[in-house]
Amino acid sequence: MPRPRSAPRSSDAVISNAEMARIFTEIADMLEILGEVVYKAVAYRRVADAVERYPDDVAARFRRGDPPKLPGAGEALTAKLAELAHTGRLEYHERLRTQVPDGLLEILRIPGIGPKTVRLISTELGIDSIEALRVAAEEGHLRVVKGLSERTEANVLDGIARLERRSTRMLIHDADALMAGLLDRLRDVAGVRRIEVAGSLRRRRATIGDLDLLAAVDDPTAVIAALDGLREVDRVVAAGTDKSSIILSDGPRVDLMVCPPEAWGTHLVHFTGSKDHNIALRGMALDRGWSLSEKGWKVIETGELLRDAEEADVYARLGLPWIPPELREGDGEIEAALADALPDLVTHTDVRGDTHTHSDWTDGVDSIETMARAARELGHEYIVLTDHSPSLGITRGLLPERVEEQRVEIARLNRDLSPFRVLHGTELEIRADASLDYPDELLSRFDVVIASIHTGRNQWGERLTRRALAAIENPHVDVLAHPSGRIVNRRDPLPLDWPRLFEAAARTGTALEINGSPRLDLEDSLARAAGRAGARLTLASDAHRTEELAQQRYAVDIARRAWLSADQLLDTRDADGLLGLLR
DNA sequence: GCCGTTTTCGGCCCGACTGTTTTCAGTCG
Repeated sequence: MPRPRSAPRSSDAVISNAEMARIFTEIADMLEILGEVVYKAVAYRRVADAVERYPDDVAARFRRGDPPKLPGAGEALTAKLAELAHTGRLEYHERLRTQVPDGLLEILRIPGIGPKTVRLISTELGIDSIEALRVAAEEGHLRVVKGLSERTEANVLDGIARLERRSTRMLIHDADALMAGLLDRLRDVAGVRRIEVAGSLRRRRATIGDLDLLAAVDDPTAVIAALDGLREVDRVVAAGTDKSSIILSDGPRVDLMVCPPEAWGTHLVHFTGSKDHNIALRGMALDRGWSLSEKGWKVIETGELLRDAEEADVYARLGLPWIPPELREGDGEIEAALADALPDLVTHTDVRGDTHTHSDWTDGVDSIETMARAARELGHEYIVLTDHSPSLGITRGLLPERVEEQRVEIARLNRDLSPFRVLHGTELEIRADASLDYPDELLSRFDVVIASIHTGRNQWGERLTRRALAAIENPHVDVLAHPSGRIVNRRDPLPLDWPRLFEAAARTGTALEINGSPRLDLEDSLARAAGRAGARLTLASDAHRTEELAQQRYAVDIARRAWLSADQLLDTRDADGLLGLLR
């Protein structure tokens, strides 16, 4: 597969964080294939992660002479980042590329094939592409190499098939639904004392690779047999006494780990991750003379094993408070816990309303009343109805006279539904020329105005940022909705100047939305940066039908991953409190 | 390649599972 090498679009073209991270990751892959000491590759990967997560434009910071301090980037790697930032290229990377054929990097992506095997088949058989590897495996040529066998050939062919099937990471919405079904059928299996989600799904990441489950059992055989016997199982990948992995017929891999109830705490910490978080905990353990693993704490001097039945006990041994899974990304949570400075995270029960909903007046499915009654069922005190403005033609946006009719309808509903309230809002299009879709006079008569960019997404340079700023600075605009414009796995975020947007939002009081639909926008790292900058945020479902109102929970998940507390969020206020903040 | 309230050199998290290893390496999470 050819790797996209996007041409610079203009003379001031930047290199994105994602592209810098990709190049560093590729260097790490090549170093491993070349047989370099593994810690070199580890160092490149660590910095790649840090760059990818960094909430500001790393290259721009270098060019401004204000390079960010990235963990794990010492003298050599900082110099390489600087070269990339200034030229968009890296001589070291290009030199490695001449030594490692593209095809070998692709082979490395095949599950079960690591750098050692890539090196082996390359040097012994001259294989340099997935296609050549496939042919060699089919024709039985791999087994002649010492260390490979007929079994390896079958695994290679199977791995290639899986690679071709596996597209992208699953959206958390879909992972939740699959996991709920699994839990339903495993919870009541004989001998299961406790069973819980682990891994990135428990940390509530936006996208999920594998589904991880942990079960505390008296006897592991029954629950492992139950998992292997589920109707959807395509095949069993691994089956041991402590864990089992299956592949569901509709895609994802499920890893089930089992443990004795008395070691539940260390197991749950271990399998919840993240890897970086666990590494930090183990480092702290070593400082105290313990080797920490999922099994427990091994006292290094005596070999004695200490076990913990609860997660809180695990953290307590290190002098830490329990850390919410959403924060366990190795991104400052340990330091905050040590300083007793963990945030008081917003919870799902803090939510009192929903600031972004649609009805059948524009592109929604259900009537305003149906949406309102469904929201009340969910426990909300209000919704803000934000149907579209006219220039977004595809949604049948409302002309001013229809806005007036909708206001009358909402007033009638509010008499019936009281004390529940429908606030009259609009999702206002920010046009390509940065003008807004309704005149100020009309905007002033809405309860809440949320503004967003749907069209003219391909503009270069500063223009997109200026459009977003125009909305933020307008005194009638209360919220910038789905600010980055991304849709997970479908649409990339807009290249906006985030620090300027956050500064303007904080200064003007215009809130930034966290959208719980499959957009998941703002994403967690940007939402965290916005909160740090002093901006307020909202938790929106962007529901176009009643069932989608529940999507707001994913906005809450993002807010928690962004270290936000209830007082930084608008939807945690009652209706009058919300309106008071927007005056 | 990074990094240091024990260290500027010698470490760098830990264990399960798989395959073909007859005592362990590779891969993965």
